[in-house]
Parts: sequence; structure tokens; C-alpha cells
Amino acid sequence: MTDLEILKKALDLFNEKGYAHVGMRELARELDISPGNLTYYFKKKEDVLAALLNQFSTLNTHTLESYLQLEPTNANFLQLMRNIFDNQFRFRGVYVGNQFFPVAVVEKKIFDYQSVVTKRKAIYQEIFSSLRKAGQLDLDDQDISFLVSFITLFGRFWITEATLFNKSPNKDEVIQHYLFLLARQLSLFSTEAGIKSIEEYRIKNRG
Amino acid sequence: MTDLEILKKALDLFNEKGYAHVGMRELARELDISPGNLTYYFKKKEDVLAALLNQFSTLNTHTLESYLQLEPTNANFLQLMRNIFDNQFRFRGVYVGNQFFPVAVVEKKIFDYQSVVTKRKAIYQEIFSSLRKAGQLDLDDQDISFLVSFITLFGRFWITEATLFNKSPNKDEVIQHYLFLLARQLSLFSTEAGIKSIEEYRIKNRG
DNA sequence: GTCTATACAAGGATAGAC
DNA sequence: GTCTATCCTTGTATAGAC
Repeated sequence: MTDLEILKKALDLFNEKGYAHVGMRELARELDISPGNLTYYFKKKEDVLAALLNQFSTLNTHTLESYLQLEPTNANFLQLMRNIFDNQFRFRGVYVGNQFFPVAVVEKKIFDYQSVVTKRKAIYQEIFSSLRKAGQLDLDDQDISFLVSFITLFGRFWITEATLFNKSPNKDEVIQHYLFLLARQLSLFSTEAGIKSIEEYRIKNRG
Repeated sequence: MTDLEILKKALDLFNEKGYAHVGMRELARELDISPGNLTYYFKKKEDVLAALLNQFSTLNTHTLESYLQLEPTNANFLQLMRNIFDNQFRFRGVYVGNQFFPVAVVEKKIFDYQSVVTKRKAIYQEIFSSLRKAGQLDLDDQDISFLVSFITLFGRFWITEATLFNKSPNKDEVIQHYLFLLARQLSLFSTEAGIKSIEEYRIKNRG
């Protein structure tokens, strides 16, 4: 038995039933080990959560880094957001499944979520600045901070809305829907070149 | 002891600690009654939740109804949203505290949340149509459905974002912040008259 | 009708045997 | 590294006092 095997099964169960509704005994049973043995690998249920949040955060960091290698275009940005949305969908059980996050997360004891959010905001600020410089978006500084606020909230909670009544909706369908909304918002601030780039993205992702 | 007293105290505790982190024994202790006595009034914890959700939903319905008596202007609309935001803040412990709602809510057994959401969407559709007809907003039909999607997500999850790291933030501050974002979004679709109305609202709510 | 006392099941967590 | 046994908290149900 390895940590990774346990985390894989745990994520499956969390995605299916929600973090709060999966017990350590149940997880152990699904892994064919005893509850006591499970706690040899993860002392507390929250440790399982923290490990998954770390996986998720690392994955997002990689996704963002590979975007930063590319040309700053609206099309590439939308592709980035699709990839991020994909990650969120994969980890929805830990990402949305928590009531409030356990106190331990809020108090940064097991995972410093707050600092992740701060860093992400700074990156989005950067991204929108580059898109402006590249002539894709027509923005003043206030518009940038508005778009950062928008993307922070929208980009975090679309998956919560999507899974509110159905924990496993059709992935491609929901991502398509929310990406469409995002593209529309982006187009409100786009230059002609930016609009063209959005159109290109649309065409490419239909064929 | 009355139902209302219990619900008041329960909401206080839920706002402070989150629904999942308040036990029936704790609630009873705070009310100076025995746990068994509490279950005389509310058989299950979920029944407390359902009662609060009903209070909240009724409050929102009244808030919306009194808006519908007024002139359709952006200023009145923003005032409506401020009132709604106020309600959400008051009930944040039951509104946010459950990202997935308990199974009983999702399955409509104790509270038909899904039908509330559907009705609210229809009302917002109406509201934006009137604002278009009144010359406040410049919209085609696609814009309307975009704005409805926007307001549904934004109007539901701002409070979740606001309470993510701090369960009791300064109410006026956070509402001001999110209302400002909403006004900005609205202004992207506003006519000159609409912009003026937003400005009027801003001036009125500073003095 | 209102309340207390108590019991039980389920789940997180821990100690210690092998 | 794996397991059993045990403890504690919490949701829930019920018997019965007043």
C-alpha cells in the first residue's frame, strides 16, 4: 500500500460523495486494509485532505507555468482556463466538498490556502497586464483589478455551482458552458485582435 | 422556549462556527435546555437547517417583491441587490456553511432549494428585461442570459468568498466591495441614463 | 405539553500487540 | 507495516417524570 494509492481512492470517494460523507473506516474498507492501518499512512482525515490539496495546488502551478511560456493571446488564455477548469473538476471533491474548510486549513496548519489565493491573484494581474501589452485587451488599471476580482470569484465557484445539485455532471458540457461565459466577459474588454483570437479559439475547439 | 428563540440562537452559532461545527448538545447548552428537550422542538439537526432556509427564502422573496413595486432603474436594482446581500450576510451560516448541502436538501426532502434557484433565475430574467425596456440597459437576448448567469453565480458566491478566511468580516465593508463590482459589471451594459442612475446610487450611498 | 435522563450507533482518533 | 481493541464525540431515539 502506498500514499498515492490511498489518495487516488480517497479522491474518487470524495468526488462521489463529498469529503464530509466519506469516513475513514469506509476508505479503509475500499482499500482492503484495516482502519488502524490507514492511520499508519495518514494519521488524521485532515491529513488526507491536505495531501490532496497539495496535489491540486501543484498541478495548477504547473498548468499556469506552461501558459506563461506561450504568446499572450486571448486564445491561449482561454486554453489555460480550460486546463485549470479541468483540474478543478478532477479535484472537485476536495475543492468544493468542504463546508467551510476545516479549521485546520483556515488556520494554515495543514495547508496555507490563503497564501495560494494571494499568489494566484498576483499571477492573474500579470496575465491581464501582458494581454493588454500584447494588444489583446483594452484595459485601464481599474479594469484590470476588476477582471482579477471577477476571475478569482468566477474561476473558483463555477465548479461549486455546477455540482450543487449533481456531484458528477458531464465534465465537457459544464466546462464548455462556463468557459463560454468567461469568453463573453473577456470579449467585453477585447480589442479587435483580441476578439479575433477568441473566435479562433472557438473554431479550433469545435472541430 | 419557542421555535423562534431556538432558531435565532442556532443561526448565531452557525454564523460563528459553521453549520457542521455546531452540535445539538452545544446548541442546547447555549439555550439552557437539555439536549433531549431540544429534540422536542426539532427532531433532527437538519430540521433546524430547513427552518432557517425557509426563513431566509421567505425574507428574500419579500425583498424581491418590494423591488418589483418600484421604477425599474439601475439605482433601484443596486439597492435591491444590497438588500439581498444583507440577507445573505445575515444567514451566511446556513447559506455558505454548506457547500454541498446535506443529502436531504439536495433530494428536496427538507427544502426544495433547486426550485428556489429556478424561480430566482426567472425573476432576474424579468428584471433585466424591464431594465432594458426602461432604457437603463442596452442588451440583446444573449446579453440577458449572460447577465442572469453572472448574477446567479456572483450573487450566490460573493459571500462564500468573503467568509472563506474570516467567518465574520465587516459587513458594510464587504457588501460595499461586492456591490461595487456588481455596479461595474452593470455599467458595461448600461445606456447613458443607466450610467447616470448608477452614479446617483453611488452619491446617495456615500452621504 | 414540556422536560430529563439515558442509550445506541457511527465516526475520528490513539495505543499497543504482532 | 499491519492489525485489534478502545476511547471520545456527536447525531438520534426513546422511556418516563412532571
